[in-house]
Amino acid sequence: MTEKISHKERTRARILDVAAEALREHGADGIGVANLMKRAGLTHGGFYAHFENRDDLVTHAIDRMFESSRTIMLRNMDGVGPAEGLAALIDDYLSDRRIEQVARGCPMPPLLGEVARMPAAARARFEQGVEAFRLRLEGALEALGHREADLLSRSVLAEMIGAVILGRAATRPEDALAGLAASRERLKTRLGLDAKAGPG
Amino acid sequence: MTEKISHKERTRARILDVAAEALREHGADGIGVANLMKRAGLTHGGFYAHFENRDDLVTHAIDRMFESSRTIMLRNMDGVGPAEGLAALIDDYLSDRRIEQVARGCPMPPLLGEVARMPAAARARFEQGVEAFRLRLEGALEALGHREADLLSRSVLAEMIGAVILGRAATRPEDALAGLAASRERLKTRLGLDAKAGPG
DNA sequence: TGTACATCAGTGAACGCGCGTTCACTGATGTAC
DNA sequence: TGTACATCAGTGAACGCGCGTTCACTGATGTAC
Repeated sequence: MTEKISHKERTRARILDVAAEALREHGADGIGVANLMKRAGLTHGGFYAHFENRDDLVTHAIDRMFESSRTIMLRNMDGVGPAEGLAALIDDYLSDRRIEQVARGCPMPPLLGEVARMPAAARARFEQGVEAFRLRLEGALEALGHREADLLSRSVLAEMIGAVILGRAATRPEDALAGLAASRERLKTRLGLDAKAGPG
Repeated sequence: MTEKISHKERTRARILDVAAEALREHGADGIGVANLMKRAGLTHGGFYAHFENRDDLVTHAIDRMFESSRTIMLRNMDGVGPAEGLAALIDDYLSDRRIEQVARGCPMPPLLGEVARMPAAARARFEQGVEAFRLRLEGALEALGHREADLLSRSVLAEMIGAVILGRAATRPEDALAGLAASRERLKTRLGLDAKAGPG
C-alpha cells in the first residue's frame, strides 16, 4: 500500500531542504548550485538529474519553505478558539527569537522583497503561499466576529511581516526587540485580544 | 561665496543618481559596476576614480535614496497640522501608483530585506535612514496626543512598509490594490484620522 | 592673444574568480538466469 | 547460491559568461608665460 521512497527521492528531498534553508538565509540569488550541492553532501554535476535548472529548484524550494509558515500557523491555531489562537500566533510569529531564526522560519520576511524579480513560476508559487497564509488569518478574524475580515487580514499580515523585516534589519538588538514588542502589543490590542491572551 | 561644483563632482552625483535608482529596482546585488557606469554614460574603468569599491558606492547611494523618503515625508507633513499631515503621508506612501514607482520611491520596501546581508557601513547608513523616518512619525503621533508614541510609530512603520512590499510582490493588480487600500484605511482609523483627512 | 605644458577625468584591455550548465565517465545496486 | 549484466545516481573536468578590480593610456581643459 505505502509507496516506497526511493534513494533518488530522498536525495531530491535533501537538496530541497538545504535549498529552502539557504535561500531564506542568503536570498534567492545569494547561493550557487555548487555550494548548495556541497551542503547536501553531493557534487554539483548531479544537480541536473533532480532539477531542470536553478529556477526550477527555487520554485520547488518555495513550496517547501511555506510548510514552515503553515507549521507556525497550525501549531498556534489548531484545536483552540480563534481569539486564543490568533494571540498565540502573533506572539509566536513576532517572538524575539524569530530574529535569528531566518533559515527555518516563514519565507515571507526574507524573500518577499525579491519576489517581484523572480521568474514567473516561482513568483506564482510564492503568491499561493502568501494567499494561503492570509486566508487562514481571514478565517480566524471572521470567526472572531470582525467585519471586513478580508481587509483586516491584509492589514494584519502587512504589520506582521513588516515588523519581522524591520527587526532583522536592525543592528541594535534593543531596536529589533522594541519593534517586535510594539507590533505584538498593537496587533493584539486592535484585534481585541488583550485580556484573553495567555503569556507570550 | 558659492562653491563651484566641479565637473568631477557632477559626474559622481550622476553615478550616485543612477545607482540609487538601479539598486532599488534590481536589489543591492542585482546590477554590476559596468552596467551602472554605462547608464551614467561612462565606461566601467572610470568608476574607481569616484568610489573606493562597489560597497562604497552602495553605502553612499543609500543616503541618496533616503532623500526620497525624506521628500515624501516633508511633502505631506510640512506646513500642515499633524493629523492632516499624517493622513496625507499614509495616502501618499501607500498610494496605488507607488507599486510601480520602485526606482524613485522610499528605499525601505525594496531593500530592507537585504540590509542584514549588507556590509557594516551600508547597513549603518540604512539604519540611520530608517530611524530618521520613524522619529518624524513619532513626532507627529506625539503632537496628535497619542500615548506611547515610540511604540505606536514602530507599529505604524511596520504596517506601512509591509503593505508596500506585499503590494509589489503580488502579480494580480486587484490583490496589490486591495492590500494598499486596506492598510490606508486601517492606519487612518487606528490613528483617529478618519474624518479629518482629505481625499486620497 | 598665442603657444607650451601639466593636470587629471575618463577609456578600454586584461586579470582572476565564481557562476549555471553540459557531458563522458564510474561504480554501486539490483535483477536475470 | 553464484555469476553476468543492465541500470542509473552521482562524479568531476570543462565550457562560456559576467563579475569586481587594476592599470597603462589618451585627450580635453586650463594655467603659465
